[in-house]
Amino acid sequence: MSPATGTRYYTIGELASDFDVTTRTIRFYEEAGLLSPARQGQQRIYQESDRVKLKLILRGKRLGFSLAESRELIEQYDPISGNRSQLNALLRKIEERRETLRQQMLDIQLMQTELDAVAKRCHDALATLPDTQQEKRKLTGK
Amino acid sequence: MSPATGTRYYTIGELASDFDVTTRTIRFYEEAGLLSPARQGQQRIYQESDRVKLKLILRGKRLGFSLAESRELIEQYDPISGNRSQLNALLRKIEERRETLRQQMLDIQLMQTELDAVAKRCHDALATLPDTQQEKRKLTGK
DNA sequence: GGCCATGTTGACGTTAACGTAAAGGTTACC
DNA sequence: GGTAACCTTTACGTTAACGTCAACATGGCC
Repeated sequence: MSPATGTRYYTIGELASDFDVTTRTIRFYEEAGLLSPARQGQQRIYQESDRVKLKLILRGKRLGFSLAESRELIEQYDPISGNRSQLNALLRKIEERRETLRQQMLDIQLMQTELDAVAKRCHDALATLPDTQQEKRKLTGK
Repeated sequence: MSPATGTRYYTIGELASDFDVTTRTIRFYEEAGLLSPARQGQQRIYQESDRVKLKLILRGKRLGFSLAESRELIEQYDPISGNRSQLNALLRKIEERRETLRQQMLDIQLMQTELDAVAKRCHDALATLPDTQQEKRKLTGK
C-alpha cells in the first residue's frame, strides 16, 4: 500500500476548530481516559482514530451520555481482545444501551407531539388576536 | 360537572415514589422555578398539572435537556397569554427545539449503527474462539 | 534575536443538579 | 403522652465537565 492511506495527523488546535470545542476540552477528555494521542516530544498528535473517538464522544454528549459512558463505548470499540465471558458482558451492555436509545426515541416522539400541540395553540391564539394597524403595516411590508 | 373530574391531590412523598425521584429533587425543581405547587399551611400539595410538568422534566432529562431548557418548555406550555411578537418568538423556539430533536434522532440512528458493528465483531470473535470444555458444558446445560 | 502563534503543564474557579445532615413542626396511632 | 411517619426550612457538601489564568517551551519569520 502506498502512504496515501489517508494517514493524516492533526494538532490539538485543528481538532478543536474542526469539532468546535476548546483545546481544554480535548485535554480534559484525555485526562478522563477517553483519548490517548501520540506525542512527538511534548506535543500531542492526533490521527483519524482520535477523530472517530471524539465524534463518538460528542454524539454521546448530544444524547446526554456522561463521559464515563462514552469511555465505555470507546473502550469496547477498539480491541476485541477479550475472552468469552468478557465478550458476553459486552453484548449485554450493548443491549442495555440499545434499550436506552429505544427509550430516547420514544421520548423524542412524545416531545414532538407536545411541541405540535403547543405550536397549534400558538397559531390559534395568533389567529384570534385582533391585529393592530402597526401589525398590519408590518405584515404588508410597511 | 361532578367532582369526579379526576382532581386528585398528591403529597410530595407520593409524587417522589411515583416518579422514582427523591423529595429533595422535587423541592429543587420548585426552587428552580419549574414547579409551584399549592400549599395547605406549610405542606405542598400537588395536582395533575404538576405531574404533567414533572413528566416533561424527566423526559427532558433523558434527552439531555438542562432544567433551564425544561423550564422554558413548561412556561410555554401553560399560558397562551402573549402578544403577537411573544407568540412568534415562541414559535421560533419551538422550531429550534424541533431541530435539536431531529439531530438527536440522527445521533440515535448513528449510535445504533455503531452498536450493530461492535456487536457483529463481538459475535465474530466469539465464533472464532476455541471453546473450552467448560464452555461446552455451559452451553449444553451442564 | 525578538516576536507571535501555538503548544505544554499545573492549579484553582465555576455551574448544574442534586445529596446529606440538622433541627424542628404535624398528624395518627397505641 | 410518646413515638413513628411524614412533612418543613436551612445550609453545607459533592460530582461532572469544563473555564480561566499563570508560567513556560517551541517553531517560524522578518
